[in-house]
Amino acid sequence: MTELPPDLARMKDCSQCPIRHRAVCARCEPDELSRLEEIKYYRTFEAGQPILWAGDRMEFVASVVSGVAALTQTMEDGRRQMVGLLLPSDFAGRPGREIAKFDVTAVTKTTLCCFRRKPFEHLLETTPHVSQRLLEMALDELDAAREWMLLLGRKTAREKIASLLAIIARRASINGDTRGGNVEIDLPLTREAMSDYLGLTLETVSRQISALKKEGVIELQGKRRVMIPDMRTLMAEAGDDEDGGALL
Amino acid sequence: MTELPPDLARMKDCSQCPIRHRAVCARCEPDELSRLEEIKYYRTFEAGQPILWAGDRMEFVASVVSGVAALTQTMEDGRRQMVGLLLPSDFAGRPGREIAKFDVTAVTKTTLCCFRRKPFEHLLETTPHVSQRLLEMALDELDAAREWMLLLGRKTAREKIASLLAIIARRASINGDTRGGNVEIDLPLTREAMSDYLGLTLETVSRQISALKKEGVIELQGKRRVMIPDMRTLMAEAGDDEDGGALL
DNA sequence: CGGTTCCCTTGATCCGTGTCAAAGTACGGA
DNA sequence: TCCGTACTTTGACACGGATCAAGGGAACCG
Repeated sequence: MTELPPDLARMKDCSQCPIRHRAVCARCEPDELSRLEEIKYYRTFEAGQPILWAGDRMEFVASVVSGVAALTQTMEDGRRQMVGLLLPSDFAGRPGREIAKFDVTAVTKTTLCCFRRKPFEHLLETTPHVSQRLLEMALDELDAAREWMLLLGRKTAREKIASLLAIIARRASINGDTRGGNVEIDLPLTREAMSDYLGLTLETVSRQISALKKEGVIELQGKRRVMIPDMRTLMAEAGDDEDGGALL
Repeated sequence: MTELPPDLARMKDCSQCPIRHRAVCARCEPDELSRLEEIKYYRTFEAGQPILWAGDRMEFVASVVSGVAALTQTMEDGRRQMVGLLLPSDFAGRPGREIAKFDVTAVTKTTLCCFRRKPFEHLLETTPHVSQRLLEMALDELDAAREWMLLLGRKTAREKIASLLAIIARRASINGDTRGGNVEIDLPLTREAMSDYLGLTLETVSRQISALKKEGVIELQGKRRVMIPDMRTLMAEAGDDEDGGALL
């Protein structure tokens, strides 16, 4: 339950956390940080491992330290749609909610910095800047969800793939300087996870990636490593009118 | 700019507002209410009228008093996707954002209670419970957006229509007692707006509605009025595993 | 009253993506 | 090394929804 990954065990408080818990630490006073310390613990999940099922009681909210996790929804007959992609520094869990509404799964090996939910909610009520920060993050996610809705509702398979690659390239590059030259990215997702993200089948994902490769829009180095010779052509394929937005 | 619809002109403060501005008034002290009074004004838009274009400067955030408005995104070639449906008591606009990211349009004649953005943001920073309330609302919208993503990515045309009808029935009925018997709803949306919502063409929307009618799942009284003999069969058609969620 | 406009319905056909099937590839364990 | 498993690629075909096209009905207005 309270496993400490070796490289995290030495961290004394949130301010030393590699991602600084975007959500909660940015402007915390020392006494607030120490209150965070009391209610936090780390957990690590292997790739493919479920973190939480919809309907489960939520004991914690969490900040992703490393790895990739996904929020998904599944229909009775098995149709599945990813509705959230959690990358390092993203926040998971809804304060005030007892019962999980979505499945949460580790896509790659994932480490979470968890905060016990009840005391975290109390902190939220008594520390204005935390709820303000959380509001900002929720609104960012909402923007991302809305871009995603355009993708799901109106884009072609080819545009969906190009959009996803652009999104990952944008998030993966430390700074936002992905516009010009060539970029290399590691795909943290299997073809199946990509299909869940994009509302496609994995066969269609595979076919479209092959097509983009054949036409020189991307180059594959192994199944999971992608080189993008020219970011602009990829963006053009994505069909975004602006320069891509911040789709998560 | 500061038009006062006759039936609203007599309202002295937010606490008399028909919807009580879910976002901001629930727990306001008298002096906070008076600060809200100073920065608010009403605006009314005719059906079809644009409220704001993506890229416009946002002078206000607003609460929907009456009518229906929509957030939409449009691609260069004209493909359009609705990404938000604003019903009375919903909040529009993002505090902290200068430039609108989505188009906002009045679907029916709509009255907004607007708050000048800058002073509203100041209020937000100095009044913790307002940002807490806004956080709750943002998280509700995020949940709705995620249900919507499942709809867009994985549901069939028929399921999409049934889901939309269920959503509107749920929101339209004052209390949530829509589960059992027959329900009548006014469709505030044209076929085209429905198609924008659902990621379909208007022809497909029309065909599926006709099909549901022929099979007795719904009955039409005019184009815009729908009677649902049995809410449960409709929900079954919608393909939701639970009892429908709160999809906005 | 007829004409115009807007919205809706229905039909015929086409195409993109899903479905089903089979083979290829990488990786870890015995 | 060989096998088993998980993931990916590719092919053939089917089908749902898009597209193109025509026409109906109601509201509004001269």
